[in-house]
Amino acid sequence: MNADCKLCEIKSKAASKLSEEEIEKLSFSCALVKFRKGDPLVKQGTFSTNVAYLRKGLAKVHIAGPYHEQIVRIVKAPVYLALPTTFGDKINQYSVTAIEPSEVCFIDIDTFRYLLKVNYDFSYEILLEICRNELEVFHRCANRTQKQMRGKIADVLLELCDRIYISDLFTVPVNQEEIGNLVDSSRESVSRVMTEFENDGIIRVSGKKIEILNKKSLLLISSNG
Amino acid sequence: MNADCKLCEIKSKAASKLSEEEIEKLSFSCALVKFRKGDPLVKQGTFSTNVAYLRKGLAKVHIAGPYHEQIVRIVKAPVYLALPTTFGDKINQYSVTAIEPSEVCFIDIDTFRYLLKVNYDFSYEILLEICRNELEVFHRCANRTQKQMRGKIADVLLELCDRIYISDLFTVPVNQEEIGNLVDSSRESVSRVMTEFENDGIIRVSGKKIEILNKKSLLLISSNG
DNA sequence: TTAATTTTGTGATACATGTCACAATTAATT
DNA sequence: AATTAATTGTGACATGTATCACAAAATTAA
Repeated sequence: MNADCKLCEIKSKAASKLSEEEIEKLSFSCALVKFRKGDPLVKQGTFSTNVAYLRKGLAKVHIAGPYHEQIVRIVKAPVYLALPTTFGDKINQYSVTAIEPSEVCFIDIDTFRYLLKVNYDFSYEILLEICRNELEVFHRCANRTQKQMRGKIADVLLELCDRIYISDLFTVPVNQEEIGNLVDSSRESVSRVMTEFENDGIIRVSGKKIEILNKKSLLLISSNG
Repeated sequence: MNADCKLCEIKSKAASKLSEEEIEKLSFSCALVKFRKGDPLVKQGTFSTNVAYLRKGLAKVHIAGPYHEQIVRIVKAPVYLALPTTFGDKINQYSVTAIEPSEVCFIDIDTFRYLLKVNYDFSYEILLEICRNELEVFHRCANRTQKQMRGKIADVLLELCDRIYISDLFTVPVNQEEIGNLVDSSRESVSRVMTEFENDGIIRVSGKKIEILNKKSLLLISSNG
């Protein structure tokens, strides 16, 4: 299915810099695909021939580490996926998997390159997006290695609350094993910390639904533990 | 001191795409500064007004984590430093410090932007460099969190041997505390693993000089431990 | 609804690595 | 050369978290 980018209301900040003519070009080489939870959007180790733009939905970026799977981060639309590998290695260096129903625009890489070439504002925005990502990975990595369980879980909860769902009440889109992969710990430890938080009245849990009851405590735990 | 980029023999791959006229422009807004070991090249938290290009030398990229200092990686000239923060946040998100005598070209950011704008090949090379860095951080982070001490130290030794000095005999440019920061562990643990390696005849140590005696063992330890 | 599968909770135990303490070296400075 | 400072080596001990094992829930499939 070809997308009609001109009418698209979820254009990236970069794409909004394109002229009408350029948008037209984009439309021709852009395919919109819908995915269900669990579907792979980008697969580590495969050849990357398209730029992927997550238009709607939620996805996890993960990488096969030397031992276990590591979830690098959870990304929320709208965002470009796997730009660095698309340009760099050609072979995808990590995977992206939908964790909620999602829509991805696959853009032909040659068209994308053409747009980078002819429109500086576009390419500069792309550059900025890549830079921002890199910085985020830096900080995320420092956090991941220095904090301990309670602090890391607090971070995850705060992120889901503040950045992903923008609400104190939400349904966790991954299971505890995956949270473990996200914070580099075992499933069991995640479970233990969660019950601890619940007993302390910091969160209310019912199934996958979580309500943040005491955000202040979480912030404290995040920075002290 | 102004640099004469035209005659410079250590141009970046990106800069080699510039026309003679563009190189001239670069020359005008490029200052070459020499540093000694220990000198800060880029300082986290300060305002970034220049693109920094490490022309000669060796430096550590480090970031103040929530608890301790974390050395993200060791970079070897020629390489651009801190590109993502220069474009992104304006405020440097990490520090870079010389660990050997180094030379840095500070390039005015407006000139750099101008070059990005007028020369697509140049900007594409810069884009590629940023992408490569991001991917490296990904892998590095996965390694850092999943392997244990012996494996991580083996990695550091192999990296110094294969990527930095390209020789089995070299002088470690940092102390054990810093190696600890590089692999997320304590100084004492680094020391213990090093003596263990020495006792096992894998390396020979005399002061800061290290000779790799059994690279095969190191590779094995790197992937299994 | 029942059966099968996945996810979660929790105790017992093991272990890698951090921390503290202090001695031994090595390097830098006067 | 003599002092001072920085770095390294090593033991004893504490501790956070992984791992194993299994039961309880919850979800999905038949």
